[in-house]
Formats: sequence, C-alpha cells, structure tokens
Amino acid sequence: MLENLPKTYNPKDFEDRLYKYWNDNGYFTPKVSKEKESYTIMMPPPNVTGSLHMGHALNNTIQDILTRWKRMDGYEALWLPGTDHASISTEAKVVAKMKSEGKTKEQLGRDGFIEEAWGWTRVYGGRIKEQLKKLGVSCDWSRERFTLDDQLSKAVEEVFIRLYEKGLIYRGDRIVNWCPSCKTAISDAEVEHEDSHGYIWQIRYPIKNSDEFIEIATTRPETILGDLAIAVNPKDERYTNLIGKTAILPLINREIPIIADEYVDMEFGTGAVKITPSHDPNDFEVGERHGLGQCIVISEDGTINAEDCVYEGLDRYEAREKIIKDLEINGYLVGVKGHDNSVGHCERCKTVIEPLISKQWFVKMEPLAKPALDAYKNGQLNFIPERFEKTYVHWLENIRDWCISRQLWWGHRLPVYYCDTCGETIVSRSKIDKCSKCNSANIRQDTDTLDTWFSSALWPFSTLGWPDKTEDLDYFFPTNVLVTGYDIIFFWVIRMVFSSIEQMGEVPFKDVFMTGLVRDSQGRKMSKSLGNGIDPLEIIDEFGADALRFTLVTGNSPGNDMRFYTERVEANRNFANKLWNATRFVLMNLEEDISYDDISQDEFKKEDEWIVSRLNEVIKDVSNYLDKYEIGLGAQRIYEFIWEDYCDWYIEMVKSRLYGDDKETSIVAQKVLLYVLKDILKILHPFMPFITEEIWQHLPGNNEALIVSSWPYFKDEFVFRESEQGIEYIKTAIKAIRNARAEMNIIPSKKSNIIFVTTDDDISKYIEVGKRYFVNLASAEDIKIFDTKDGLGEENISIVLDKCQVFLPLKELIDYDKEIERLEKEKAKLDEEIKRVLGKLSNEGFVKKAPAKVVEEEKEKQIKYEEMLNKVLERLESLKKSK
RNA sequence: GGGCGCAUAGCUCAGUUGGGAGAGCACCUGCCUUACAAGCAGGGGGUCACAGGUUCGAGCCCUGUUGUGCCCACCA
Repeated sequence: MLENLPKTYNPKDFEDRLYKYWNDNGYFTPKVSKEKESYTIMMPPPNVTGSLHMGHALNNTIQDILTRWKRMDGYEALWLPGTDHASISTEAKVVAKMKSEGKTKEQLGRDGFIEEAWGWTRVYGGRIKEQLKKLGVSCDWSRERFTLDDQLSKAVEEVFIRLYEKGLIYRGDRIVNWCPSCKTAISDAEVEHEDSHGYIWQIRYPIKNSDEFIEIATTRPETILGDLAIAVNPKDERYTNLIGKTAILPLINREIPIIADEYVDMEFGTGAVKITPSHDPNDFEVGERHGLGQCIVISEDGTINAEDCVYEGLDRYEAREKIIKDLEINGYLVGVKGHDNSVGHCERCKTVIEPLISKQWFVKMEPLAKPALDAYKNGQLNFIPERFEKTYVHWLENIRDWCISRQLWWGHRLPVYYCDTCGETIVSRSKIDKCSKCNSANIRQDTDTLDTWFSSALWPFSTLGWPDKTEDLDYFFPTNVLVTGYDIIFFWVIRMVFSSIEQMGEVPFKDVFMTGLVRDSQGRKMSKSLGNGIDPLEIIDEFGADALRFTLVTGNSPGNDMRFYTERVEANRNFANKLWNATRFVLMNLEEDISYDDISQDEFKKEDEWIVSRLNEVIKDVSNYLDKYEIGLGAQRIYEFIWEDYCDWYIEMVKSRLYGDDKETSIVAQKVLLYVLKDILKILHPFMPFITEEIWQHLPGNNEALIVSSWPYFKDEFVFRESEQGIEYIKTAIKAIRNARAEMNIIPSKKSNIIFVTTDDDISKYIEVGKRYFVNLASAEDIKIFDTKDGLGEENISIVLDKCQVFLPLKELIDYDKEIERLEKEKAKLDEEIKRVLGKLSNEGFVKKAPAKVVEEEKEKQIKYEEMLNKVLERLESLKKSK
C-alpha cells in the first residue's frame, strides 16, 4: 500500500483506467432520491459528426468541475450528455461524401439518403464521446441522448403541434434568407453579416409619356427585373408631381407605378427607391401595403428566372454584369460609386444569402419572447458574467418570427400533411393516410424538416422524458446552470428559455455561465481553415488531462476569451508533479502500524496549528469561489496553498520532527501531513480528477473513491489565529535571513549561528518555538535569543526585523562594504515606507474621515518602521566608524 | 448606425464590496539540500493607455479621449 507511487508523475499510467473505474462503478449515475437535492447540468450537445476542439474542452471542463463539486457536496448530481443531429451541417457532410462516390441525394431518394446519414452517424457519432472521456467528464452515459432519438422526436412533434394549435406556428409566403448553395431557407440567426466594399449604381427610369426621368440607386442591379414600383416619400416635394405617374422599367419596358411610402428616407441617395417585393424584406413590406403583388426573378439556385428575357438562366452575378452593361449602352446608367455595406452570408457555407420570397413555416415570436423577457426581469435568470444579459434582452426586444422549415432531409420532418383533393392542411401526431376532412387518400406529408435548433431548444426537458411524466423530469428539472459559449445565446439559450417557459411553465436553468473563446497564442480564433487549431487530445497525450483542464480554467475570468499556450499546460503539469512528489514524501514517512484516523488538536505543534488553520481558510475560499462561479480564482487559491503553504513551508518545517528521535511528535506530524493532504485532494479533485483519485487510492484508510467522498467543511476547532501570526513571523525572519545571506554571497551549505536580540515576549516566544525550523530553512548551526546586543561586536551580518534584530556572526566571510551597501538599501526602503505613512497621517482628511482601524494600522506602521530605521542607522554608523 | 469588451511586469493574464501592485512563463544569481532539476533559494523588472472628476484615499467608481477586438442592424 505505502510507498508504491512511481517517482515521476505519468498520467498515462492511470487516466484511462480511472475513467473506466468510475464509470463501471456507476459513480456518474445519480439516483432519484427523496432525501437528497438534485443538481443538474445539461451538456450542450456537440454535433454528432464533430470532433473535440478546445472550446468543447473548456466548457466541458467547467461543467465537470461543477458537477464533481456538487456530487461531493451532497447532491444527486446529474450531468446529462448527448449529441445533436446538426441537420444542415451533417447533411452537407454526407452529401459531400456521396459526391466523392459519384452519388447524389436525388439518386438515393429521401429514405436512401437518410439511411446513408444514419450510417455516417454511426461511424462518426461515437468519436466525440470517446474524446470527451479522455478529458475526464463525469457525465451520466446511461442517460445519454441524441436529438433524433424516438423520445426526443416525440417531444419535437408535440411542441410543434401545440404551438400550431395555439396559432404560434404558421405557414406563409415571406421573404426568407435563402442559401443558394445549401438550397434551403435559414433563420436570421444563421446569417452572418460581413462588411464589404461594393458599389452602388445610379439608374434613371423614364417617366411614361414624358421626357422626364426618375433616378434611383441600387446595390443589386439584377433585381430591377423584379421591380414592381418606384417609391418616394410622400413629404418629398421634389417628387410630389410624379406620385401616381408611371415609370418604364429599363431593358424590359415594364410599366410600374410611382408610389408614396413613409419607408423612403428622403436624405438617402436621390430619395427615390425601386421596389422589388420578392427579393428584399423592406420592399416586401412596401409591396404588401400597396398591393403590388410578387415578381420572382431569382430562383433557388441563384440564377435568373425571369421569363422571356435574355438574362434567363444566368447566375445572379453574371446577370448583374450584363445588366449594368446593357443599362450603360442604352443610356440608363447615370453613374456608379463605391459603397460599403454589409452582406449576409450563410453561417454554414459562407455563400452570399439571397433574400427571396418563399413559402415557409414560422414561429410567431412575440408572444413567446415576452415571458422570456419577464423571466429575466423578475430575476429568474442570471448571467455570468452579467453583461451578457444585455445581449439577451436586446435580442428578445428586437426579435422577428423564426423561420423553422428547412429544405433538408436529415432532421425532424414536419408532422404536417396536405390533402390534394380538398386542400386541407392537417397536423398530426401520427402518420395519416386519409384526409380528416374529405376522407381522400390523396395525402402527402410536408417534405421539409425542422431547424436543428428547434429540437435543441427542448433539450433541458426532452432529454428527461418529456412529454411523458417521468421521475427524472420531476426530480432533475429545472436544471441549475447552463455552461456554453456566448456565441450561441441567440441560437440556443434564448430558444431554450422560451420553449421551457411555454411547455414547462418555468425557466430551464437559473444560471447561465458564458465561456469565452479559446484562441491560439497569437489571439486568432482557432479554425480548421487556418489550420491553427490545437488538438486537445494531443495536449492530453503529452501532459495529461488534468494539466489541460487546469490550464483552461486558470488565468482567465468568465466570459473572456483566452489565448492558449502550451507553456502554461507544461507549468500545470509541473504542478501536478509537485503534488505527486509531495505525496511520495508523505507516504515514505508514514508508518504502517499506526492508525491515522484520529487526529487531535491537543497534540498539535505550532506549525500543525498553522497549516490546519490555513487549510480551513482554503476550504472556505474555494467553496465560496465555486459558489460564485469564480473557478479560476478557486483553482489559483488551491495551487498556491499546495505549493507554497503545504510544500514549501509545512513539509520543510516538519522534516526535523520526522527525522528526529521524538517518536510521538513525529507521529503527530505524520497525521497532520496526511490529514491536510486528504483535504487537499478533495478540494482539488473537481479541477484535477485523475491525479487526485490516483493518489487517494494509495493513501491509507480510504475505503471509498474520492469522486464520491464528501466535500470538506470549515472546522471551528481548527482556527488558530495566534499560531498563524507566529508562523508568519518566523517565515518573515527566515526569508530575511536567506535574503541577507544570498546578497552577501554566503553559500547555502555554510552554516552559522543565528542570534536573535529582542525584548518582546511574544517574539521571543515565537522564535523559541520555531528554533528548529531555522536549522533547515535558514542554514542555522545554533540559535540564541538575547535581550541585548551588547557584547556581540561588529563581525556580524545584521538584519533588522519588527521588534527584533538578527545577527549572523560570520566574521571573516563578511565583506563590510557589501554589508554597508545592503544596509543602505534597507534604509532607503524604510525611508520610502515612512514617507508614505507620514504622508497619509499628516493628511487631516485621512485622519478625520478614514475608518479608525485603518488610521490605527498606519500609526502602528509608523512606529514599527521608525524603530527599524533607527536600528539600521545605528548599525550603519558603527560599521562606518569601525572601518 | 446601435451595443458590449479589452488596454496592468519583456510575453500571456489575474486582481469581486475603493485602504500598502500579483501569478505563470521569460530573465539574472547561487544550489543535484535523502519528495520533486517537471526542483530549491534569492533577485531585477510596472506614472495599472491618456485627460479630467468623485473621495481623506482610485488599477478598481463617474465623464471624456485614443488605440484595439467582438456582437447586433431591413446602410435602397
């Protein structure tokens, strides 16, 4: 059992083994319990065909930390994993693969294609899960879900039908964002706007039966084929006389009316606008108001389909070129200017979006957005960090109806049927073959599928069995926190909130923790096309999952982007190694035949009191940090405690006892070493699950796994203020002695006596108690405490401390010029401090208005520094004299 | 056009109720001290972007400026 840790930390030896051990023992699987409270996190489902990137690694690490902490803290903690079918993205990948095999969707047909897609899913769907396991995610695989599972599909249908029956889902001809490459409509959220330097063309349209022209401007000349009017502002006096007249469309000579509409901005351009209702959202509205009808001239593949015209069949950009040329030749083109505007692109394939009119299904957003806004305003939703609330509110306040139908095959097919006999639209939970109105069998199902986000919007409750009433749903819903990137607030967060309010009557989670982006070392977004992505698996392979996890959560505050440096992973791997070796030290000093279960403060030495008292504080701080989602600060706090307090000081202080003859005090030290180590492992476990569990399994007296051990708590009986003070004083003294020795170039192996001169009882007590530390930690030969420095002579290095002076009688080894130099430096430091303190204290406002405690502290500092300065001066003087 | 960040040591970043500027890495010096050289000890290095304001006191709060990044937007 003891002393069998390898000398060097090698995570590969145990990470996979421990993951299997946890999973096989069911530690990830919570039970519905009457006694315990639930804690639930739903994993944002990665795309089923995706592979793990740093963004996943970051947000899954955070989720795992929270889950492991709550599990230890006495909750039935459920972290539910799963994957998303990612309709448009998966379909594109499958199509591309088929293309390379010389096949097309159309050849296979709908069923054949879906089969192909399932095949693809089976091949690649497991990949990301296995990758997540490498990270150490403690999610409940027994409850894993996929958005196309039967139960989840049932939920999708149910929601669709409920919203339809409530009148919140409708079908209609609207201007939608059309991707000519994906050949489907997409929602507003899926359009990326990008600034581009383009052109704006001024074109004049002749007025019928006159020599006059009206001049308009457009950035998309090809759309003139679809013009159905020219609009001016009714208040615009320049055009009053033209309103009601007819303009002739250049090139195709269609007659179109000149109409008045408030929409037109008089200040912009010429104040006259061509209206193309079928290919521009604004124009569509104008068209509706004026009953202009529709004229579709661009088809779904982005080519011109205006009948009987020379542009027919041309790509939209080819047509643009040709039309400009023709306008110029015929004298209609007035001019062209450079024009910056932003152009919408398909989020998935980056093709320029073509707005066009199309019959699609929409969710009416206003009635759904309102309660989602109220929920935030009533404080039911809490963003970390807070600033993302603004994004949430702004989006909801400016929301437009959500286009949910996609002209794709991979996804949830709309539960909608049309009767071709009587024209009835039937929405049904089950497949039907007869019209419910006319009984005709002339029935076909809508061929569209739903937006992927329609199903992920239901994730917090569909995964728990909804619409059925299940124990899980009852117990684990609503969830506690959502951890996800700020870039999908619109796509997902908001849609989950309103879906949940609508279907479940409450918000799906209380807290929303937003993670930032993980960038490369130059601050660039990691992307496949740039090839600058760093593979989390390679990092894990080289440094271990714990080091990667620790790197991702430290040195970064919530919601902020971070740059990824391999050097930081290495530093954290070194930290793991430090803990590993500290454990080896503890283990090799334990004795096999004693019990370590009982620990009593009655036997404590000062440093024991100090370390358990400090441990208490860390436990409290880390718990508080986690509570506030300040994960990075919590991790930092533990890091410092382990490395500095435990390793650099406590272990070093305790060595003299372990190696000494006093068996009793040695055993107490062993007990405290082990006790503190165990709590360290507990509070570090959520952050570094593997190394902590591995170490834990090697410690004596542990029957249960660390992952299910209980989170430590603050113990009142382990508060030792006086020892904290005493040890801190001794640490200061040791550091001062080391510093002086180093500056005087005294080699560490050269020991010397240390003479403390003090008349302060507390100080001499501290030193008396800490005598043995100085041997190891300050190269002491023997330690003496005097109450006067008389008779010590000049052949010493002299160090001035608070209420105490230290002498190192190193005689001929001392370079007195150097000693003077060193003391001058001390003097300068003290002068500075005194100047600062006096500055404050001589400020009337400070003395009068600052809290008494603060003023008092400054006064004490003044006395302290002045006393120290006097001793330094005195010493300097006598040194100079004796020279 | 609107909104939100960021600017602190050479680099990357922490700094949560305003009260003597921190970490990691890098750098310099000395150490293979029986847990750890993936280590130990010591050290140098910052007008906390700039300008005002509030306050006894500002890296932190307010206003403005500059630089920089992101998000939103029906900018013919």
